[in-house]
Amino acid sequence: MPMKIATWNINGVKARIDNLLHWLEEAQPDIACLQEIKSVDGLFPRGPIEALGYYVETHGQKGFNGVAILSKLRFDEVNRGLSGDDEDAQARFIEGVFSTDKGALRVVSLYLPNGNPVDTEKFPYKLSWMERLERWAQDRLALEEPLVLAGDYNVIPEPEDAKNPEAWVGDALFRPESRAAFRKFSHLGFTDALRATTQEDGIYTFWDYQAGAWQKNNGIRIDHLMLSPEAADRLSATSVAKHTRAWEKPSDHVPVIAELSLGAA
DNA sequence: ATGGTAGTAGTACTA
Repeated sequence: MPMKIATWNINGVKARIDNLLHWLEEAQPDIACLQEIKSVDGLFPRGPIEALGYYVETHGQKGFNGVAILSKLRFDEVNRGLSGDDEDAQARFIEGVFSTDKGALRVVSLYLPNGNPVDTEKFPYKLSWMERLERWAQDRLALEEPLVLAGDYNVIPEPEDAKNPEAWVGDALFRPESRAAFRKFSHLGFTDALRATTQEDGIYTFWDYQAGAWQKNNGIRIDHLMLSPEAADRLSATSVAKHTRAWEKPSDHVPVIAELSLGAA
């Protein structure tokens, strides 16, 4: 049975716990990467998630940001925080290492900075964070292991990844600098899991709460699973759990799932 | 339509 690895920006784990539990039972991901948990580690509602058979590792902070990895596989190793800037206190990165029947598997849950407004320090912070991630990823590629960089990248890679691309011109999610930085992962050898399995347009992972964006299908694709060559070799399928956006009290993002031909150790 | 909606934590902030 393939291993299901998912990413979902849940926009507040406390407000979303019922939806999260429902989706875990329904989708049965082996590893689920969460972003925007908006919780400190001590207040993360781990009990009901552990009751479903998941190990839980979090990297949270008060009020906003925060990432987590839920896994049916035991964690061999956990690393919190992205290297390259000791002054950066924002909780946006957690890495888990697991044992599979094919050896080590590394999975990162990342929440890339939004970067708006672009005329503030937020935009250079986004670009420098992307450079740090690229340096980190380049180091990891030398291991020649299956590695999945899963998360909310806050980048619309191509015009085809937005219902109304013209509305995003100038936005930090669609600025040429952001898109170029995202392309560097492809140049390094990473594969966009969704694009590797479909050329279909109109696949989105985020619809704003405002202005009836969901009802108008005014979405964008900004949640991505980027696969190292060793992970891409084993990619068998991807899917987007679009139906969760229509649930009561939805996140503004939906889960994206990649299936890899890997088994438990 | 320089608004609109939502989460966290308890009044701005982030997106």
